[in-house]
Amino acid sequence: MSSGAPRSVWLRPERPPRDRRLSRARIVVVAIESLDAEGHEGLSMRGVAARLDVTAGSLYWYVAGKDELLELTLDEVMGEVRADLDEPDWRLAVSGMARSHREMLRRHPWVLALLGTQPNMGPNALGLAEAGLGILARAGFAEHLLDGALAAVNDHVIGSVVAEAAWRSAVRQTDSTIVGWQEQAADYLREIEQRHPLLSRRLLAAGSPDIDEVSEARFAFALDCLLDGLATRRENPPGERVSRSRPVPPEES
Amino acid sequence: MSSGAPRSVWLRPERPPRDRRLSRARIVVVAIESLDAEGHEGLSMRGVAARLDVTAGSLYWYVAGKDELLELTLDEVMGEVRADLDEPDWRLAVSGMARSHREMLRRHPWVLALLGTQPNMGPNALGLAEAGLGILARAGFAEHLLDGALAAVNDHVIGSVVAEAAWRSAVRQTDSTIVGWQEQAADYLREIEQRHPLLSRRLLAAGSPDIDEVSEARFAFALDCLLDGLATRRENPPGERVSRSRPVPPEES
DNA sequence: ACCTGAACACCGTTCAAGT
DNA sequence: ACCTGAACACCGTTCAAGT
Repeated sequence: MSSGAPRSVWLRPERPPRDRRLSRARIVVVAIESLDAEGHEGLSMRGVAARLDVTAGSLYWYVAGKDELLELTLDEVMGEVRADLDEPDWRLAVSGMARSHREMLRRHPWVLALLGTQPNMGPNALGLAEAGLGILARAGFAEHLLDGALAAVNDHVIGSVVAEAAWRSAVRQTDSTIVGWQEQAADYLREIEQRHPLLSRRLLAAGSPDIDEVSEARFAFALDCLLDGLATRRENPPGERVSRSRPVPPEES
Repeated sequence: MSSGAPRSVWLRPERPPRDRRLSRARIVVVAIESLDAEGHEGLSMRGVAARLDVTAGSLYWYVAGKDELLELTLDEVMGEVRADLDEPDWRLAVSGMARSHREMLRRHPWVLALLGTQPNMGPNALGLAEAGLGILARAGFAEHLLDGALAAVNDHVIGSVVAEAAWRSAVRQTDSTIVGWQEQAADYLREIEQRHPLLSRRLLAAGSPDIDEVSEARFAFALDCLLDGLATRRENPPGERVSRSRPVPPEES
């Protein structure tokens, strides 16, 4: 009776469901968690694999490579952007979409480094584009202006968040290095004051520059300018009662 | 006479100037060459060193690390942007600066991946900001609107080039993979056509989409909208004869 | 079908050692 | 002062081998 007797089932740990250890969806979720936590430079296939208790090679069964994984994460976060097609006030509808887009980019700053590099034709990106075009069509823009108007709004969102992120990383860097470099920093600031009077005057006028606040104000200011410019290019009379009128279907060309 | 006699000086190759093999400036120039040729992912310290006939460790005598090198390249290309402070028509002055900025980014697409990540407080960046503020001040904008107006223009430039680069990399990818995937691509396009009517209608309307042309048109359209919106927020009367009037000095607050 | 483990070629960075 | 050469820890990716 030394051995051989089948041990009780309950003592033998159930082995993991076998099929469900990994999936493309789980990999993407974990990759986004890692990107949010460690930034764009901090993402590694090995790191993602470790978070999933798996070796790096396994990921390549579900994903062609790191670039494809990044492409998937990009479209995944694009799915977080909301657009309200039922908002009757077209300026509210457009700026609502823009704000949601901006907030997504601020939640996931690593997306900025991907935007110019990675192609972006995933289902969520296409859906968002369709929604944006729909809002503008209902707003009364001519068909041939739809893409241009949407691009104008999207470009402003992206550009503004890029500027905000750059500013943030600039102060992060100066704050960390300024300790031992007070002398050099002082010289640098003196030089700026002399050779860049307007710039330094604006910097001083800002007082305690709360990045969140200033960025928000700039975003709203430029968006208002842009929407004013777009409004004059609509086909519908600007005096119309938007909230009462029925939605205007886009004309067939 | 086997040996020992001092060989002629002329046979002994002059050893390299000893001090001048490397310099921060040379490293930056070579790094930009490499970035232009191989893109952002293609840059490596070892590669830059090899182009300079030097081992990788040598670079660290002149530069703290890869991040600092990228920061230097960023400001270097910022020096390529022109701004004409003497242009009397403020819209021409602003759009001229914006166009020069845009062309720089199109020449060096790798900058886009840096913009949100790397801080940007180099002398060229500061000088350009000062010039932009100067143009807007002469244009008659109130002091407290200067940064917002400049940011609005810059953000549009950056956002538009990001979108253009993303589009370009999307077609590059589809063109290379579409060969064996005609079936899948067809399915995907059919799906788009059904679920994204506006989008597919706009894609078809574009016909042969020359990216250069469309991007240029979109850039100009949005810039015009933005400048219209900014124009109504100037303090000077819009009916003024800009080309004849003397420049208006910015008011002291 | 799915995952491991080891290997390959390549990184950024450090640092003693040379000149 | 400036550069080398070797080392360290870390990558993305591949692939035979296991189950």
